[in-house]
Amino acid sequence: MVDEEQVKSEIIEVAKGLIQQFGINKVTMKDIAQAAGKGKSTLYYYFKNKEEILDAVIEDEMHQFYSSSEKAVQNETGFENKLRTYINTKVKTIEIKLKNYAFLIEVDHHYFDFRNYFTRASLLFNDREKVLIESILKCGVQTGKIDPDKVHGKDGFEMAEILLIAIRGLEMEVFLKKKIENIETKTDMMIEILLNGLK
Amino acid sequence: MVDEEQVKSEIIEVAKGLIQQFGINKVTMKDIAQAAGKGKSTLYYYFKNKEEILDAVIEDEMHQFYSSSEKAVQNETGFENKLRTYINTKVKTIEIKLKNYAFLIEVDHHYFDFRNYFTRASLLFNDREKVLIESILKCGVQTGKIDPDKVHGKDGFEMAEILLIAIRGLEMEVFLKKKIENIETKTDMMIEILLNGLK
DNA sequence: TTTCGACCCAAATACATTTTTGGTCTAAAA
DNA sequence: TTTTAGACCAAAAATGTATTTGGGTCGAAA
Repeated sequence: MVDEEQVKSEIIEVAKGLIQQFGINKVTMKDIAQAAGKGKSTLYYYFKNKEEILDAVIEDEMHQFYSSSEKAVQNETGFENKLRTYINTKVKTIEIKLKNYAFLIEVDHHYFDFRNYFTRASLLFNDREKVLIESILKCGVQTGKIDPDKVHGKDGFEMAEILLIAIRGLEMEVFLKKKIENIETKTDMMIEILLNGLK
Repeated sequence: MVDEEQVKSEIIEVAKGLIQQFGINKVTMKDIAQAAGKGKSTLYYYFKNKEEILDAVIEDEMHQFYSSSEKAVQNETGFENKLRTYINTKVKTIEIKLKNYAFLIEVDHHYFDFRNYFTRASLLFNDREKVLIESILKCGVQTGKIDPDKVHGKDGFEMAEILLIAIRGLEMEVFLKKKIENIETKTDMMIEILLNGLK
């Protein structure tokens, strides 16, 4: 009796490594099986099909991506610090991931396209990210740094959504330019506006 | 003797129409020539090659796109109005353009991809858009609505760039979701933050 | 319960052939 | 001189066919 989850995540890791090396549409089920030291059909015991493996890899990557900023924010105290850490961690994580998949993005235009990524990001993780931003805002309200009335706008709308949209713009900037000039000055300026704007 | 610029823009318009109808990689030089009521080689009298025509079409579209918000802003008075008009016009123009090219975007994934568009947009039109935002900010400074010191950040950095980044996020949101819910409430909230944040 | 090799078939690839299309050139019309 | 069209060419794209690859199933065995 083996730990199913253990084996599954092992396969996912192996697949991830291959994808980073060779690009997502070069990797075959045979490749994954061999690299995992298993028979091809064994993979089908753990996963329904190839898509499920690939999805799991992407999901896993994105999970890591988001949880890294979540953790960083939790370890920080104070509204301003949390906000600054949130944005900075995010930018840095994107830069790292871009390096890991640099090959992919250059060569393999088709699969890993931009739209795909951002569509997926906004569909799957918007809510999760909104929760994080809300927790930061909450901290700001508790410490009296920001006005509670401004967190929940009219029509019961969430300020977190607006911040998320603005931050997606920053994300995109990093994505496109790879190395954003004076990123820290820019985040500082953004944070200053937010601090005053939400006061 | 005919007006060269006139003929050129005629050809561009014809090409644009065909592209909107059939998608950019179905349109041939013969198609364009026929639709323009001219011989194929005539096109080469006005343009160096096909790429130049296609580029001209895209340039033209983007020019329209940006000038529509520029005009709208110029016709408005007062910082707050200008800012609101700028964002709203932009969102509306994107929605319209998306409709025109809906077919393209659905079917012709390859060419009109997201990354392409945004890369091009940021390379070619960032400066132009920055100028527009700067003019809005200037108006805000003159009417005492915002603090001059905040327009030019430390290191001689421009606040306009930060706003542009945030607005690109909004653009992307419209792009991806097509119909953004409560867009006006959202822009209002964004503007409110900016008004207070830059005061 | 878990693994594997053999097997199947749809999809991708490779290759040769034909057609289309971008681009040139020359001559004639305006 | 400016502008246009038709014939022409080479390169690219489309087409058709043969071949291989790769996703997915199955039964047997560990």
